[in-house]
Parts: sequence; C-alpha cells; structure tokens
Amino acid sequence: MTPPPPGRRRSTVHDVARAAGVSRGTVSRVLNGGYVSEHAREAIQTAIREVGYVPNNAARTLVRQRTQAVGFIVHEPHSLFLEDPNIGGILLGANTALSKADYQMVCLVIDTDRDTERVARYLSGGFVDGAVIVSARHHDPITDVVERLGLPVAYVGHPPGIRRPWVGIDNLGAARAITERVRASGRRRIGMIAAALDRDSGSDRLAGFREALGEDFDESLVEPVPLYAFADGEAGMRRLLERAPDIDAVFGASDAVAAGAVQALRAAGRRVPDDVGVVGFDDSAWAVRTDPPLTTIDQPAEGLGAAAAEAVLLQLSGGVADAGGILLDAPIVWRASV
Amino acid sequence: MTPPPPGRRRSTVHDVARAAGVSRGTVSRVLNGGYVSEHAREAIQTAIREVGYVPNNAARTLVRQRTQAVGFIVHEPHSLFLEDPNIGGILLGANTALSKADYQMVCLVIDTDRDTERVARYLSGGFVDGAVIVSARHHDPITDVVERLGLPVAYVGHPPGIRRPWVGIDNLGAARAITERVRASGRRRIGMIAAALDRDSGSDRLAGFREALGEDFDESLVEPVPLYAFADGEAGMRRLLERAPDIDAVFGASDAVAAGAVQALRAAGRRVPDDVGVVGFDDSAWAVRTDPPLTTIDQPAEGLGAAAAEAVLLQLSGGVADAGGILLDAPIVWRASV
DNA sequence: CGTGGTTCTGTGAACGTGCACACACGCACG
DNA sequence: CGTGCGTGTGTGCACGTTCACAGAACCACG
Repeated sequence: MTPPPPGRRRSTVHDVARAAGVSRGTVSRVLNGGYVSEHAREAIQTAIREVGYVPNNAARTLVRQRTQAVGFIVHEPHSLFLEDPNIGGILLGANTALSKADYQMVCLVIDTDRDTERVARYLSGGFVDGAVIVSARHHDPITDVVERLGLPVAYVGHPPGIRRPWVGIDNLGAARAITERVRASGRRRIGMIAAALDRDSGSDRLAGFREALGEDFDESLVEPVPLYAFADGEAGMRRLLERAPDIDAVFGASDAVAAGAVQALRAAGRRVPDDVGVVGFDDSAWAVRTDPPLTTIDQPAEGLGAAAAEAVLLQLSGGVADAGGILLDAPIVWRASV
Repeated sequence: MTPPPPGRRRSTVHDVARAAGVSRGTVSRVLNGGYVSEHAREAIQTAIREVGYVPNNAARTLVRQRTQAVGFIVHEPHSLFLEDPNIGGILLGANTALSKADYQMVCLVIDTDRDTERVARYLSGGFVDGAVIVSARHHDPITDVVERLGLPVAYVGHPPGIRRPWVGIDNLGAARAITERVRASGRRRIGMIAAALDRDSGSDRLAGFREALGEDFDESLVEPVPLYAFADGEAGMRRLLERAPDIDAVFGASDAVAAGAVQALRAAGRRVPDDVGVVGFDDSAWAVRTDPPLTTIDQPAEGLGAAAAEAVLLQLSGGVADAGGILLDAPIVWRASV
C-alpha cells in the first residue's frame, strides 16, 4: 500500500488502468458492473488499493447527472433550531434512512435572507438529487426553486398551498385524545395555552382540544401565545390563572409551554397534579425535566425524518410519491402530571 | 423571463452564449472576471436571466478542483447529538462564518461504523474543500483520511495526538475560576461530580477543581461518572450524599449533571442553595430550567464553531493556520444556585 | 505606414468519468 | 465453413465548465 501519488495529485482511473495493464473502460466496468474476467478484476482491484484510487465525484456527477446526495433543509431561525428538540431527531432519522440507501445527506441551515438565496443557488446548482425540507414557507425562494426545477422533495409538516408529498403527525387527533384523557381523569375546568396559531400544527392542536370538549368548550379558558416556548407558557399560565382561578387542568401546546405553566403554577402556590393537572405535547426532554414529569404526546421525530427521506428516495427511484400527507402515529405518554 | 428551457434540460453557458450572440468564453468571463465590453456584458446578463442559467457546479468543480463547500462533521452517537446543546450552537456558528465567506456548509453526521466509512469516502471523493470536525477520535478512518489527503481542517476540542488547528475553551481555567467563586461564598465541603474523565474536557475540569482547592482538596468528595448526562448527575449525587452527608456545595461537570444533582438533593430533602450550593458548566438550556437556575460557565458554542470555520477558511485562502489551539473565553454566569 | 500596446473576443484543450460502440475471441450450430 | 451468440476488451465521445492561447480591432507613437 504505497502512499498517495507523489505529486499530491489524486489518482484517476487512468492510473489504475496503467497499473493493472488494462484500459480505462475495463476499470470502469469493475466499478459499475459489466463483463470482466476474473483475472482482470483481481488485477484491477489490487491496483486500486495500490494507487489509493477514489472515484472523483465531480466527474461522476457530471456525466451521470446525479449526485447521490440529498439535501436536508432547515428553515428556522437559529434560536429555534437550538430550542426545538424535534429538529435534531428529524435530522437523525433522515440521515439514517438516506445512509441505508447509500445516499449522502447534506444539511443546509437557513437563518438569514442571504442564506436563503445561497441555498436556492445550491439547489439549482445540481449539488443534490432531492431534498427534505423542514418548516417550509409558502412562496419563498426555496419552495419556488424546488417547484421550478421539479426537484424530488418531501416536506416535514404541511406547507399550505403546496401539492407535494409531506409527512407529519395528526396534531388534531392527538390533541383530542390527550384532552379526552384529561377529562376522563375527572377534571372539569380544563384550559389550554395555545401556541403558534399561525401554523397548522398550532391551530390543529387547538382544534383537537375544542373537539374533545364539545359543548363544554369555554373560549375564555384558551390563552393564545405566539411561540412554543417556555417563557410563553409561563406568561400565558399567569394570565390564565388571573382570569380563571378555579382552573383544574391545562393543556400546553408544547412541552416547553407546559413546563412554563408548571413553573407559573408553582409560583402561584398551586400543586401539580393535585390542584391543577398539566399535559404537554412533543415528549421532548422538557417533559422529564419538570417536576412532576409531564404526561404528553410522543412526537416521533426520527420517524418523521425517516418517512420524509423515504418519500424522496421513492421519487428518486422512479416511483411516484403520493402528493399528499403521511400521518405518523403520535401516542400518549402517561406520566405523573395529571 | 421565460420559463425554464422546454425540454427540462438545464441551460448551459452555450445556451447563454447563443442567446447573447457571443461565445462561451465571453460568458465565462463575465462570470469569472476578465476583459469584456460593456455592450457584451449587458447582453449576456439579460441572456442569463432569459434562459434561467445557473452554473453547473459539478463541471465547475471538475475543472477548478475546488467545491466551495466545507464539511461539518459530527462524530457523536445520535443520542448525544440530541442531548448536547453545544453541538447545535457550534453548527450554527460555523454555518454563519462559512456563509459570510460564500462557502456552503455540508453537515455530515456519523452514528454507525457504516456512516464513518461513507463519510470518509465522501471526504476523499472531493466533495468538500475542507472540514470542521467535532468530537474527533484518534486513529479513526475520518482523521486518517483527513491526514492522508492533507485536507484543510480544524477540530473543535482537542483530539489527542493530532497536530492540527483546533479551538476549544480553557476548561481547566474556567473550572478553577468557578470553584474559587464557590469557595469565596463561604462553602467549606465542596464536592464534584466529575464526568467523562476519558476526554480532555472532563479531566481538565477536574484538574481545575483540584487546583482551586489546593491543600483543601479531598479525594473522597469527587464522584466520577461516565457521561455528561442528567441521569449520571442524579446517581452521582446520591452516592456523594451517602458518603459525605455534610457536603455543602457541589460542582457538576456539566449543566445536565448539575441538574441531576439538584434533583437528587431535593429528593434527599436538601434545599438549594440554602443547604447545598450547586454550580454547573455549559450554560445550556438546563441551567435556566432547574429551580433555582444554575450558576455556570458560559460555553461559547457559536463562537467555537465560527472560530473553527475561520481556521479552515484561512487555510483555504493559502494562509498557514497555527497547528495549535485557540482558546476562547468562557466566563462565569452568576445565577441563584449557589 | 510600420510598430507596440491595450482591450476585447473566439477556439481548442483539458478536468475525470460513464457509456455506446466496435471489435476480438471461443464456441456451438446448421 | 459461414453464421450467430455470449463474453471480454479497447476507443471515442459527451458531460459543462475554465483557462491558455491566438488573434482582431483600435489607438498612439515614432
């Protein structure tokens, strides 16, 4: 095993061919399949090791018109990227699925407008064969480019107005289910801190809550807050307590929100779950950090990533992915907070 | 602005040249600089917009031998990737720095051995011009490939036995500083839950703790645990309490560890900070979630990522990066837990 | 009017691969 | 003995770009 070619030059298929005493074509055939004698194959394989040959992907991409890489695009401000525990899971799930199919995942993070433009250029530059897109916006350069190029793609979450494959969880159904469980535990004055109502995930969770309560739904027990964040939950809970001191349960739109609510409740001298029951949504690390740990919905982040990746792979292998949603199961995780 | 070329074919310099009535060479010159008349330049620029031309990166890479992309390699098991709040920050910091220099960051996650091999192939395949490597191991395929190719690289954290640029924080100094502050607050029986002693970060934090205490250092108040995790902190604190019930302060090697310690202390009926003071390390989300919030060390994650990226960029622009470490400042964040 | 310089443009040759094609060989068949 | 087939191999071209080179046009100067 000699060290790499003297002149720092990476060895090519020519070098291998010369070392093995055959032509480039034959070398190419042992790499990509085709008729080749046992004798030649062995000679070439040792030659490859000898000269330390690794195919040049740029050249291969150029002629094949495929990169064997799939983009993973996160369109979130940096702060949210760090706070949202799901994004990491989605990323890992996608990575695992792609890696199994021998595709390379290329993760692109969009924070500023400048990033948006650069990533759009990257996509149209033919660096990737497809993309998994998290938190897409409608009518932004990314989705526009993707549509225009007809790039095989799958969204995590449902970007409104886009007819392409997407995966998500049944936010409405899960919210309804957990609210019903809270109700079944005997609670009567059940409130909700509803976050991010401008996204479908947020409004669906509220809709599920409303459905579960039916005629008992009381608008005044819903406190809308802008983000799925701890601070929002804390502030929301404070306002809710002021308005409805007799509340005996609250559904936080996320675990972070619910954790904030627990904090506010404790500050107000209420015991959880004795005085007020609390449930969250996500089954993130927040859920087990609060005291008591939260009953919540398991958001199958890795599963979402894997499903999205597989939808892209399907298109890549010539299949036609359903231009609709795939909903993953999101079961209740029963803990001590209600 | 006509829609993309009829036959789904991406338009090339040839198309632009034909549309503008010039030759490929002139088109290339307006893109890459060189003599070109005002008249031709304008014609070409409108032609580019007209046919929706975007350079093919594979072809450009092939001839230029540079990809304008830098790898970001995380060599951690999936679980840790999700738990460690620093990795996200490092990623974002690197992304920002690279994006400023018009480089594309390509994030590669290594979980299984299979990933290792694929990423090694990816690196040697010439997909990236350089790499930022987080949590490198000594003598694994990644570092071997990097060394062999002479790929411009910077490590976050100091991989033992590797003489290449790296960035990190002064774990020893920061641990010493925070221990001294605890001591100055009047505590006498100060323990430490020391995690990950097989890494330099872990052993340096312990060394700083020992230095700060000097002659008062008491081996029996050090409880070693394997990981920087919540569960380790909790278990470690329980053992420490059993062995030294009179302990009045504890230094957790990470915020997660310290949060676990707080939990164990509360379960044992001790008040924080009244009975026992607790400090952590990292200033991660854990620090503000515990009750009371933790006094800790601010680990400048984004700064680390940015510094590593800049070290790579320096090498890429022909500069010689110092084959030693850059230590970033890690100040104490004073909160209520001690 | 020849010479030398500057500005501008077109052409040919790479870059390293994969693929289509042509061809050589041995063998069996009619 | 020609034909066809399956197997194994070499060669030319294309992929889309950049770069070096050659040359054209223009101007100024001796």
